[in-house]
Amino acid sequence: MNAPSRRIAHLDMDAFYASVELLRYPELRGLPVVIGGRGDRQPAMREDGSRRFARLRDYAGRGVVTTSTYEARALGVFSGMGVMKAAQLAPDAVLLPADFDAYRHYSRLFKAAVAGIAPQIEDRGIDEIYIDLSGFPGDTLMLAQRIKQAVRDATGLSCSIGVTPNKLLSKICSDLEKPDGLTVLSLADIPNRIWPLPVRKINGIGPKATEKLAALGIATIAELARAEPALLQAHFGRGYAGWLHEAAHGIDERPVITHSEPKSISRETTFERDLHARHDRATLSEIFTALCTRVAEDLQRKAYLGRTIGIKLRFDDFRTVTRDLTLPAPTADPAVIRRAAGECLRRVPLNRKLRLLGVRASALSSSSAPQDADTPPQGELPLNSGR
DNA sequence: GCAAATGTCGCCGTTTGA
DNA sequence: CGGATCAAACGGCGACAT
Repeated sequence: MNAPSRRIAHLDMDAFYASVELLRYPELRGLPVVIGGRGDRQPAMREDGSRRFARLRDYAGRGVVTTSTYEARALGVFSGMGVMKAAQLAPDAVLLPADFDAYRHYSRLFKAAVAGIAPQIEDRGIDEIYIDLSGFPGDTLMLAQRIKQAVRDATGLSCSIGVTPNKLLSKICSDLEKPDGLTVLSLADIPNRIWPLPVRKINGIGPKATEKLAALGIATIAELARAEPALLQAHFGRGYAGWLHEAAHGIDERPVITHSEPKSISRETTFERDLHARHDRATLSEIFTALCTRVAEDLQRKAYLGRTIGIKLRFDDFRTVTRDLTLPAPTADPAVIRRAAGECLRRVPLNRKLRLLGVRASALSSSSAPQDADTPPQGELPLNSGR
C-alpha cells in the first residue's frame, strides 16, 4: 500500500541573468558584474570597438540588485540589495540593465533541452524547474549529468541540480553545491546532509518564520525536527506547525505540476521620487492610467479577462496597502479597469507620499471561453427578479 | 535618507444567502 | 419567528518566492 518512492530533480540555473549577459559580453568574465537598476541603456560602443560599461559607482536611483556574478557576491553584493548599497561595497563592479527578452529566450532554450530528455517538467519561473524522473531507468547521477550537458549544449550555461525523493529536498540540494553542482540524496542522508542546515534553507520558511524560530532557540533543521509539536503549534498555528514538522523530517508529497494557469496579472512601478497625492496629482494619474492600460494589454495578449481589479500602494514609509473590487462581468478593457481601479483608490486615505503604484487583475477567465449565464458580457446590469 | 517587479497562497473578518 | 450554523464570496493583508 506504500506509494512507490519518487525521483524528483530540481534544476536551478547558475546566476542566470548575469550568466546570460556574460554570453553576450565575454570580456566581463571573471569580473564582478551586477544586473539591476532601472536603466534601459545598453553599454555604449567605443571607437575601437570595445564597450564602455557603467560602473556601480555611477549609479543614482532606488533600484535593487537582481542578480550578481559570483565575483560580485564575493564582495558582499547579493540579490535584493539596493544598488546604492552595493555601490559602496563594490564601486568598480560593472552594472548592466536587465534584458528580460534575452533571459526569456535562454529560459525557453534550457527548458526545451531538458524536455527533450524528461518531459515531466514543472515551471518555477524563468530560471528553475522541477523534473519528475520517476520511472526513468538507469543511474540517477548519469541521468542528471546528461541533463546538465544538454542544458550546456543548448545554452552555453551551467546549472545546478538536486535529485531526491521529493521537491522539498531537491530544492535544498540544488543549492548545496552551486555553481555547476549536482547533489543526489536519499532519505537516509537526511540526518547527515539536511539536519545541519539552517531552517532558512527550507523553501517556505522566510525571514519572518526564521526570526520566530530563532526566538524559540531553533536555528537548524535538526532542532526543528526534534522540536515539540505542541510548542510549534502554539506559535505558528496548526497548519503551518504541522508543515514545519514534516518539512524538517524531509516529508513532502507534492506532485510535480506540469500545467497551470495564471491566477493574476499585474503591473506596478516604483517612482523615481516619492509623489504627493495632491501636489503630483497629474503625474500620478498619468502613471495610474498607464498601468491600467498595460494590464489590459497583458490580458488581451494572453487572452484572459479579469473580474477582480485591484490596486497596490506603497507609502514613503514602505507601508503597503491593497484594495480590490469585483466587477459584475469580467473585462480586459482599459477604461473599465481604470474606472474600477479609481474606485479602489478612493477607498485609500492618502496621508503620506507614495513611492509605488500597482494595478492587478485577478479572478481570471479565458476570453475565448463562453460566458457564464449569470454574468452577461459587457457591463449590462443583471436583471433582478423581485424586490 | 533605502528597500524592484511579478506572482502565489493562506488566514481572517465580514457579508450574504440559505 | 428567533437563534444557531454553515458555506461561499469577498476584501484586506501578510508571508514568501524568483
